[in-house]
Amino acid sequence: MPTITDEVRRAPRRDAAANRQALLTAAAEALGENPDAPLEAIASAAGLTRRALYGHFTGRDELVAALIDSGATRLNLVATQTDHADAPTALAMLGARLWHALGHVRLLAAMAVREPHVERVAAALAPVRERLDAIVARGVVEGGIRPDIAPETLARLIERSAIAVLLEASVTELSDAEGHRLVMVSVLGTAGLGWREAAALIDSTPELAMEALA
Amino acid sequence: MPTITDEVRRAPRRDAAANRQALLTAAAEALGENPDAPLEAIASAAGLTRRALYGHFTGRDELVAALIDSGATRLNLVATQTDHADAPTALAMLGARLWHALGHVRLLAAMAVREPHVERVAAALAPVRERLDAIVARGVVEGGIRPDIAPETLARLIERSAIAVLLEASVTELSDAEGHRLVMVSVLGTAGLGWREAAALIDSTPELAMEALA
DNA sequence: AATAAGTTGCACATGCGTGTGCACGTTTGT
DNA sequence: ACAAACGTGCACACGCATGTGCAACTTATT
Repeated sequence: MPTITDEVRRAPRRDAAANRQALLTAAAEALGENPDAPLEAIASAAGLTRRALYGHFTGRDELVAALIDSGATRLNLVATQTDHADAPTALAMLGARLWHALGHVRLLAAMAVREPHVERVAAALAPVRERLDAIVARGVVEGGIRPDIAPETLARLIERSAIAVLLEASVTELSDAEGHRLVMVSVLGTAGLGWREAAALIDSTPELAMEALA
Repeated sequence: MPTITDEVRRAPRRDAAANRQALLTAAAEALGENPDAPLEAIASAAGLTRRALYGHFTGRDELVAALIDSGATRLNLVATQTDHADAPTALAMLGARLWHALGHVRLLAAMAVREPHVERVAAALAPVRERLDAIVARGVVEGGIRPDIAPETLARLIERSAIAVLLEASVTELSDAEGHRLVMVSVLGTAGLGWREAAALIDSTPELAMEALA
């Protein structure tokens, strides 16, 4: 009993959804490495033809947009679910959880440099940025984070330092554990903590252990 | 009296060299913002036609190559002329002097992400990297730089943290003085110094003053 | 003033990715 | 088994940047 329209329609095929998903996955992978990857490459990586891709998306723009939005949604979720009374700890925690969403970060970072999408990525990632800004601002007031750099600028630098580690991980093969610690340590360094302080903080805070942030 | 060949040739026109230089300058500017800037844009920014560009360079590749090489030469010069007995100081000094070559860094950083040129940039910049690696390695042994990260990895992260500041400067308008200090402070943070240590080091080292590194 | 160097403006070929149309298979739901 | 949903393979048009060829023109050099 069709309810949507008065036209008699049949339920869509199950494999269509699966193929759409395959396209999204393949696209995330391909565009993460090369933001200009041709649709041909994406489609064939998903086991389909370029022509078939147009059955799921109206074109490149829609595909990319979907990818950006879903990736950003994921990261925003991670960010808004992350917090801690101590600002530096919150910062490290945020970095660590982002490490475990490496794939998404890579994609977003790649698209954030391509002219047609800069704006969209920035907009979609606003929540993460707000979280970060809030943590930094709080940390500066409370004294856990360096006050010698304008908070907004510092937030951007911390952001970039986290991304630096995540991208460096694509070159130097880093284990999960190594990456986990490296992001925290690096972010804290940019936030103004000396390396001993950072290490002490991490080692004395069980919430920052990898097991706690799977 | 022609000496080069037995063909009778005339000296090339003076303005040709000037135009070539104008092309290089315009290209550096344009490609620094957008590595894919069409030759048309570059040529017209230099007050010439795209067609005329081919009178100076065999094509895009040669132009880009010339640009990369000259930029890298400049940065390598800066790097090799920079040193200091104290490793952290040397690091800050290197960062600061790179700040004052912002234009070149921007160009190189932009090209370093474009597939056809990654390799060339990396090769051309080898001297800077060696310098940086050496400073970091020394600093780790002597104790001025954090030993909790593999030296090679740390060097790459410091590199990226410096570039982060330089790029951030393109967004947030930073004065010369602000940028100068921000790079140093940021680099030292990544190197493991706490923000108070970094500030103390900078303020107590006259060689790091902006006037000393014009 | 004569001449070569340099520039312009146009035309044209080439390559590459995108987007679309259409006929013909293949798979799935009912 | 039948029809709709989906995929394939091909063709074609379009846009955009690169690279060349060539005649006509301008500018510097001698």
